[in-house]
Amino acid sequence: MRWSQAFIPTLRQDPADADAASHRLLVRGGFIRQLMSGSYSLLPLGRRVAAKVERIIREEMGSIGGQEFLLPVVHPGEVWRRSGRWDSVDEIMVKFRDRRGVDLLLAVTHEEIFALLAAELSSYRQLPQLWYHLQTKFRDEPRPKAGLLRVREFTMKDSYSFDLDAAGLDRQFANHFAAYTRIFRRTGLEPIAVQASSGVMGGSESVEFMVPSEAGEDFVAVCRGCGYAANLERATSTPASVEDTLWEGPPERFPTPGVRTIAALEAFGDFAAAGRQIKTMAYVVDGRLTLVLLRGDHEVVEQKLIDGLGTQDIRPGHPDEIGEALGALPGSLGAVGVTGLPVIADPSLRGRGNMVTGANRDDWHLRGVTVDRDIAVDRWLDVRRVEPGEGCPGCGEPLEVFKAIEVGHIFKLGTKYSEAMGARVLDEEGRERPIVMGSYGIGVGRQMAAVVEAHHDEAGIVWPVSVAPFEAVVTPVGSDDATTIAAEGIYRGLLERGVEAILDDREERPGVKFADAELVGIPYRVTVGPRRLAQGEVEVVRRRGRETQTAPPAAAAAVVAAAVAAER
RNA sequence: CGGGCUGUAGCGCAGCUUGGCAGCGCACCUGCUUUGGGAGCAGGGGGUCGCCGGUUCGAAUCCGGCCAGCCCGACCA
Repeated sequence: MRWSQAFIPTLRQDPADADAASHRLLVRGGFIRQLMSGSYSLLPLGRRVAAKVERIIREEMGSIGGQEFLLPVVHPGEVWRRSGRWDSVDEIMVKFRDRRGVDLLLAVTHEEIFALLAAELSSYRQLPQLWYHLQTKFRDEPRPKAGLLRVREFTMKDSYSFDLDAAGLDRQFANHFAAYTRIFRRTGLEPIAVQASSGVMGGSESVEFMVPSEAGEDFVAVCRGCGYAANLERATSTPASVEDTLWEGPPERFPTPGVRTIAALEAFGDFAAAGRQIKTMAYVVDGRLTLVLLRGDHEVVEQKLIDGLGTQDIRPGHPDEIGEALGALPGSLGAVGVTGLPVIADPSLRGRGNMVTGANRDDWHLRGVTVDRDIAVDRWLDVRRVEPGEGCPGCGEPLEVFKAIEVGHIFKLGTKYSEAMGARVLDEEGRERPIVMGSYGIGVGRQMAAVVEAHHDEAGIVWPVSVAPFEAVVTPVGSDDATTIAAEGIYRGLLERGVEAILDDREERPGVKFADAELVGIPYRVTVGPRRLAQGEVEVVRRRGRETQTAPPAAAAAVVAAAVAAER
């Protein structure tokens, strides 16, 4: 490829709407352009990177027995009605009708259709199967952001495993874990595997691959001691305990005019320290007002409520419905004496005494509350957000909490979709059994962005050779015949050696060419200039670290080819 | 959905308060010079000022409505 004829629209300035490093650099480097919120066109450079990521994914899926499919991106609504997801994933799904008035949708994922195809399996002898494809998904996310990190339209590698039993699923799950680890390592990422919430998909084991990054959207808790790692949506810990002072007798009401927050209540004295308050939150769960209690200095994780209660239908209560049920507004709520409403309490409240909570009367609170005696807890459920420094549930060491990008997710589906779609086989004894499924996803674009987040510097992207749009650039500086001939020769030599090379034959000043090569992030650059050429040398510069070596023009291609081969 | 902000040339922005020829830098085209880290000089092309409506002799500017995008939160397979 000759740079002068390539469409590589680099920008000198950062785009105004880009914040994350990957967003900024992928736009500036001419890899992507935004079409609308959450939708990006891949330009030639971006497509080349994506193709390399996809090739690595295909190789590793092949290594664990994956067979590649390509399923449609427009599905009939009827199929999604059979799984129940026509309604349950309503919000992010784009639905429309064809000319005959048939309900259609843009695929947000492909469990249903793969399961439908799996209905053609009929014998345990045909199992296990591992099917996958790389296909567009469209999810009408409420808030796309950060370039390719969170988009509405994206390419995903999703694979689905089909087994007779849980043991088979375990093997496929382990195979995916290993394959994903190799995929990420080959693309220059070092993710941490964390326990995750299964979300609405259902299923038991769920592991996310997380790359630590400030641009991430998830928080994970990790223990350096024993290796415990979990998404904050699921992580547990042992919080610092609070010493209760003695209080005899029943709870006592005391006036707290204008007090609506934990912080304001703390001003009343040590007995009302945040850790000695009971925070009372009112949620509407499956249409029913439900109280959720935590320690005053703890935060609720709604995903834990969703997982623990087994429903997705959860929202904070509106002030009017709360007032009607409890006689007070948020800020003065409490569960003492409440009957008729489900009360869920975090285990950190177990056995606590002499606590402070709302009196269900505006401007009044209660003190001297003994949880076990005064509150009718229907269910103890860990709903508390883990905070940095709290004890690891495994070994007690302090937990670290950091932001991360979810680059992959694997989980065990079970039989939900096989049952809905009639994917059953006969086992050895001739009994009909639903196929046990697993589901495994990697976002191609998000992985590209994650690589950039992990590999860039002030000048631009520093692609690992494995996914770089080009492996080497030949940069002639000067337009004299000797320079041009030498540069062309090295360029041809690279191509002959199988190196993906681009010749920067533009009539630009050296500074422009160097800056573009570094912005775009090409791992190796051969600089050919009259000055060094007169001494019988050209320069080979490695993008990472800008390490420079010299070589005779005749040897340069071989030097680069060897270096590139070592890093592929 | 709540809060904040922004829409003016391909990109980055000024102009808007106080209505009166639509500007600047980069990029682009032509010529000359220059050539190892984003060149200089000269000339030139490029605009539904997000859209619709209103006020006004006159609207990028004032008023109303709408649309789009970004950030924080909520939400998120």
